[in-house]
Amino acid sequence: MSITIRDVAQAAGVSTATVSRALRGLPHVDPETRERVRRVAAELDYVVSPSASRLASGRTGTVAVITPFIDRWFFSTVLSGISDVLQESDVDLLVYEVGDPATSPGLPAERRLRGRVDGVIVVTLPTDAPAIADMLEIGLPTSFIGVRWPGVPSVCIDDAAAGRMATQHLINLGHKRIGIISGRPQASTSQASRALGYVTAMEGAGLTPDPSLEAYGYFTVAGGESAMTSLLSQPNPPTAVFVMSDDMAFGAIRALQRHGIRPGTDIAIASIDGHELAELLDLTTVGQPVAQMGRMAADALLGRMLGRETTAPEEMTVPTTLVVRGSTVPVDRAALTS
Amino acid sequence: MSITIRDVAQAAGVSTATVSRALRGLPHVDPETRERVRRVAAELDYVVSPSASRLASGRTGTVAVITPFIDRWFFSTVLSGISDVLQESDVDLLVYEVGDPATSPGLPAERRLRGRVDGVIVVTLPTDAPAIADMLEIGLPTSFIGVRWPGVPSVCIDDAAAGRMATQHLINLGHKRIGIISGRPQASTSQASRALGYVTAMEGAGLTPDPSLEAYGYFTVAGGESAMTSLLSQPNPPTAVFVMSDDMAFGAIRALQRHGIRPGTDIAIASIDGHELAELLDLTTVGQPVAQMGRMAADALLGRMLGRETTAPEEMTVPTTLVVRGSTVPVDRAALTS
DNA sequence: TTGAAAGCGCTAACAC
DNA sequence: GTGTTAGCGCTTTCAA
Repeated sequence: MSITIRDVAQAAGVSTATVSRALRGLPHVDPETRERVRRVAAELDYVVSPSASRLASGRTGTVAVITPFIDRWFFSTVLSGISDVLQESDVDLLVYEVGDPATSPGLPAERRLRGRVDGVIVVTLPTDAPAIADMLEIGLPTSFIGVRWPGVPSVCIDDAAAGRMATQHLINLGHKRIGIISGRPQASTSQASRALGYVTAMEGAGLTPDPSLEAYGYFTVAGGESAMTSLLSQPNPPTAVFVMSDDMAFGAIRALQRHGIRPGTDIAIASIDGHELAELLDLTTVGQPVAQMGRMAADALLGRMLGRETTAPEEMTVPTTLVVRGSTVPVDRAALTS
Repeated sequence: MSITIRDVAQAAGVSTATVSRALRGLPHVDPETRERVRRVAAELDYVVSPSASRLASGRTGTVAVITPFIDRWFFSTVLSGISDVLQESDVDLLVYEVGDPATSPGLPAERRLRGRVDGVIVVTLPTDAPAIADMLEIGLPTSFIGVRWPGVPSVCIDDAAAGRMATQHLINLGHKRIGIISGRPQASTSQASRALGYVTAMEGAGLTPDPSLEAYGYFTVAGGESAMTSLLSQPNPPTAVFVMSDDMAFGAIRALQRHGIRPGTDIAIASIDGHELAELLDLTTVGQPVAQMGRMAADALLGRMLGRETTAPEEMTVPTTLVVRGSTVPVDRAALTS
């Protein structure tokens, strides 16, 4: 039915082995033969059967990305970075969207991965996910984004530093009652580190974090909005809030708007992410190079897969940058304007 | 090395054929035998080799999504919807990010798809893409989102109606000088329809679209910003603008802010999309059910793949809804406030 | 209901 | 440099 390597071999007057070698660019093929095989293959519009090739070689030329979400800025941006790199190397990208690990069953059974891909990239799942261990057990080359795991290459930002940077910025502006909007009570390591950065900065300035000034936004816009709303209902609301993600900060800003409170002028907001639309909303944020993180993880994985990378697994840390915008203005100036 | 169907067969005291039948739930297997095979397979932690299964059966259990971008709201939302449906049916999702069709080479050669997937979903590529025809030629079940193609199931909004709705809304508000921010000069069908809707609404109200009030935003925030900026530099700028996408509208709003012009109050903006953050930016927009469009396309494709769907290829049209927000206020009220 | 056996189309030793 | 050949692990007739 469809045209196979045998047809090409026959038409070119060589064996299938030679066709295979010629087409894959392997050495030990007469240049002339190679050329002829190529021409014949093109004429016949021959395409290797991936299934057959995989079965025979044991390689799939495919990488799976396991991510909680596809349709959120951070994740889609990471995915896009990964896609860039894989495409260059002609590796296929399989996406498994596993949902919020806090509420969903979790990773696709490692059984699903076995034999299907040559490598896996895992994007920010909570370290405690037992499924991660399962997955690593099948011995597939793996690379993490946003999570550290012994023996596995990973790319992260310095979450503690990012949290500290944002909080310190608020402190430098003169704020003392600084609230915090976290993700969820049951923290991931990344979230815990951001919280630690907040505490460190506060204590370094001689300030004591007020537990009543912490709220949870579950990393969503809606969550950030209700978190901010609850902070505003405190008897003594904060004058500034460190928010762990831009999406939640967007929600927080909306809450402020709804209450007729001007972000920056009345209550300062600083967060982490560097979301595309942060500039639009005039949000001060600690930017992370998200697409690049995806690219780096993919590069590291390809290295592992191809057996280059003679070095030990790397824990890569990418730099973050504080981008100051209108959501944080000095209290003095705020006082003047208000 | 890894455990195969033969190991299971041996351990269960049956042939490999029976194991295959039993495990796949095929009929003509004694319930007792099936149970035994299942138990043994589980004990041995057996997983079928996808490559072998594919080679033997000719089915891949995989669907490819071809999309210009992953990291933009519309596309990641569509992807997520698709992923939902595929996951339910245990079908793998392969993603090909092909880049802006206007500037990039285009579709992955159909050669890349052949034998690799059982079906393809194509997301909003310009109809003229010659590669589309190539792709269809290999006879893979296909389903389109945002594009119509004869004989292929597709899910679209009524672009003309959406453009008309947004423009009519501006007209109803009392605007007469209504500008338009389009995608690009070389229009896709979808873009052309939106433009048609704009023109129809204008003419229906006895207004003549002013060519100097059209600008191109290339469907990006930055593009929308510069398009709006150029409209503002007109000797006689518009009092309202119909923008073809929310992203561009965001940029337009930023341009207004930069010029000290209040969206809604000074210049009205209405667009199409229903972006997650439109509410935040108080943007009036004609919402489309994006995730659902992805789900519908995936459903239609699965139907085709499984050979159900006895009906003719369907052209599905999903409804849009105008969501009125602060970026469009009646001119009277605008006059009062300004 | 079950088994035997012939492939699916390719890769990779190994021999020449 | 090229050909021969033995699988890769499964599915699927066809018989039994």
